[in-house]
Amino acid sequence: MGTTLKIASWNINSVRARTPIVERLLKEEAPDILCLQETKAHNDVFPASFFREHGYVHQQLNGQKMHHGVAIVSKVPLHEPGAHDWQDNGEARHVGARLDCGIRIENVYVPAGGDIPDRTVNVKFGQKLDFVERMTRWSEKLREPTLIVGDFNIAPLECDVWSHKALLDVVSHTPVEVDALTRLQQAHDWIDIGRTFVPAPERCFTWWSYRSPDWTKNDRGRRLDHMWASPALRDVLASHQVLEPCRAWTRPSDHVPLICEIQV
Amino acid sequence: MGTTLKIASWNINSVRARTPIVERLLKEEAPDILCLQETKAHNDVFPASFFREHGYVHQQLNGQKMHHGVAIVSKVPLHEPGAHDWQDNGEARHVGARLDCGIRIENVYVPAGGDIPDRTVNVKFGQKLDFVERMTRWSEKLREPTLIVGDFNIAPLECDVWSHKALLDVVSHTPVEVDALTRLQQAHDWIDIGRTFVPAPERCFTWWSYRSPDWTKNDRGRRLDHMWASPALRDVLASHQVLEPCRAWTRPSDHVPLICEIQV
DNA sequence: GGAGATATAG
DNA sequence: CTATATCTCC
Repeated sequence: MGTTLKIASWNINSVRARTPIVERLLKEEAPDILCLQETKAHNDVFPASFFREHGYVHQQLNGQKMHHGVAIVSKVPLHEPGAHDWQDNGEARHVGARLDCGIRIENVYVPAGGDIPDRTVNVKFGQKLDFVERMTRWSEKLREPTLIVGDFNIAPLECDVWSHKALLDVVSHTPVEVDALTRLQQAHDWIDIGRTFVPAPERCFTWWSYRSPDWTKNDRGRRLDHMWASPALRDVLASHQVLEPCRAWTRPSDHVPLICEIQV
Repeated sequence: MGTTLKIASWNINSVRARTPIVERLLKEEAPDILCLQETKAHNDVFPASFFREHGYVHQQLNGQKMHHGVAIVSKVPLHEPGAHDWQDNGEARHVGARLDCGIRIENVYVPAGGDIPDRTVNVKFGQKLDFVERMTRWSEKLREPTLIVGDFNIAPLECDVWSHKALLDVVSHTPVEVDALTRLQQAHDWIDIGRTFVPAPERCFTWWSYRSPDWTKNDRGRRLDHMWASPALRDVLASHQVLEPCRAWTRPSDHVPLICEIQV
């Protein structure tokens, strides 16, 4: 008889500023593993004891001072931790670990890519595409059953944004980004868990900008956060949720958590 | 038969950040007039309607963008408002007004004076002494019954600080500052209302630094805030309080309010 | 809109 | 320690 492992992923937009809502998620959902992106905290100031007190005694941190930063906190053991710096630029955008069951969890925060979708005038856009390309190279060589989760900062499908037309030239949904993400997906034949449980063209958003106070009314969301699984894990995928209500919590992140369950 | 006028003075250390405790003071003490120092708010962003809704419809503001800033808010009319810029440097450190009874209220925020008590290496210290000197010149010419209140940033008596010895070389209690303040007091024969009701050497502090979290235990306070009256007002001074408990309120100012009552 | 860093002031 | 302003980033 197998057990169910509950895995959450959340771009928290500063873990220190949001311990109240993190605590609420832990109490209400009690995931076994929580993958955080945009922790904005150097490992020295990461609220390790806060998570420890809630039972998340296993922690893999890859933080930096001001920006980015990722972390895995877990009730179950984490082995063979490793953080890739695919672009060798010192940015803390990945951390991974292996679970007892042999599955690897990879937690990634893809660069946002700046405002202008043109690599010639906006180096950040080029760096984003390069980052995805390097993930693709890494992905091709993967041989282990893997779950990769995080903020990919790309909404690939037309139904992954509130208006495909309006966002065709907006960073996160441009064809060149979507192509790059598609190549990444094909490199390991990754299963898009979200769209397995919420088939296109059904509405599915994970992010709403802070800049529109009436985000609920306009619902100008995007699906920027993802959970992907190795093909070998197809049969153990048990459930998937997008916790949209979290966007309305007090002092929210602009992203909401994703949760999936696997049978191990 | 006369009425009693209740006048409060408080260095609030940002009026916007502290509306909760200001509201609490207004509810618990209901002064007729409240003089604020360190409002840290340009007049455009001063919470005028907040005070208006609590009955303080008469307001004289002298604010600036980031630092300093003073204000008088009152339930009773304020006439002939005037703000002195004694040093002609654009700093908002004074505002005054006349009451119906003819008494003038002068609300002042004396410069803190920096860290080093030496005018040759610390211009701010020189500016502080100069400020008090210019107040002295102004004071000499006063002919009207006046109440001057505010944060004078000087603790004149030995018993006005937790340790006279320890603070002899600390800005706020150095002999040169005390001398300057003494000259200011003599220039109009000002009555120190605080020490009229709490005679020296009784303990009387109005400020405790934020920098010691255990301020209650150490009690390293200083009497930096004052209420002074013209000699002509001697017989109308009815009461005086230092509201020490306010230092323990939620998100406190480092200063506590002073309240006095006069029979008019 | 909201976060962190930095600088400045107390 | 506790504020505000400015800047950068998302």
